[in-house]
Amino acid sequence: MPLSARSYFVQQLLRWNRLANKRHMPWKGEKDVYKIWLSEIILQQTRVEQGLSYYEKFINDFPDVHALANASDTRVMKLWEGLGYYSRCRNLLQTARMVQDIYEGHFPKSYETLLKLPGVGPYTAAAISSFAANAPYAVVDGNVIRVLARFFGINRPAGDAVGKKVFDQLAQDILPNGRSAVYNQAIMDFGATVCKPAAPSCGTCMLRSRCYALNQHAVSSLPVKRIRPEKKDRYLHFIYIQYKGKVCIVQRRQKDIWQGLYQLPAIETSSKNFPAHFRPILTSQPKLWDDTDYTQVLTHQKIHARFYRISVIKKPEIQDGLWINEKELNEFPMPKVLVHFLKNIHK
DNA sequence: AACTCGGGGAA
DNA sequence: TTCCCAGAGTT
Repeated sequence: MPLSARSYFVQQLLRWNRLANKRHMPWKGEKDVYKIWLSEIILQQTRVEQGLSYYEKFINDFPDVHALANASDTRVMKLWEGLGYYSRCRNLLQTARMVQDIYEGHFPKSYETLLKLPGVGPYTAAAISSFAANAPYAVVDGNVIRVLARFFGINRPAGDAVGKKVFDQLAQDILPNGRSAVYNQAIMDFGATVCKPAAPSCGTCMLRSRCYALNQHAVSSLPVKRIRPEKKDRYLHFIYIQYKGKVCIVQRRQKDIWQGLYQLPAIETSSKNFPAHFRPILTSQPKLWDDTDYTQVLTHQKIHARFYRISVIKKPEIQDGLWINEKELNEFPMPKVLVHFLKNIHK
């Protein structure tokens, strides 16, 4: 009886993993659920190379869930600064405190329990439960979608509900019995190092003989990509307000980008024009700091930032304003664009 | 179902 | 520039 495509896929993938997978990462083979969870949260929508140093910092500063749960919001957010998607960090802290209070410090390992934790969705619950307990749940991340779409010829976007179900079902169907931990790791390593988004190594791929995309010349068209909404331009004007050697910062609380981070007081305009006034923050007019236009491109927005300065004799009333010493500025977590600005002016 | 949430590296 | 990354939460 001929080997089915699915059996061939799993067999060859595991063979590749055994013979040719050279990828090693500090959390690979880790059995401490806390550390597995930490690595998975950090790596959501984040490249391994980018998350690596953050993982090391977190493990070093917070070696167990208690250390993390008892740390201050600002300290944890400061450590997360620059990694982006800050709701991950807020949920990280919330989960650590939940685990300490509700589970007495014992991190859950079961898929269903993990799913209830804030910041843990289907992918992360499958990853943690399989890595920590070899539970039979297939991970479906960007790597898996790409590998399955190409090898099996899934000509359907994974973004919508139907597509998601198709990929979930297929991934779960082919998950080899009793080897979910090794297999889940293997398919993601394979996607990251062989079946890459651009310029995959098809020439030497151990699955090439039965790969749909390679044989149908569809490698570059699979997986089917979703259309991205247009980026919106936003114009932010930050003011460096000095009063008696102190400077004012505010925390972003609104439901918007960078929630929870700190920044210099700012006003937003709808065009790149110089704002007519800086009310309600200031009644007098600050001066432009320099001609530098700091831009930062996010997934859905393009941020245009300008910086202004003013030194005041009378302390202005600024909503939720924190007046701190200039040397303390680097103790507060801030958006990257402000970190860049502050680094520039202090040298 | 569609939108929103960062930042960086590579093509 | 554009794409995509060990996705999840909200509307």
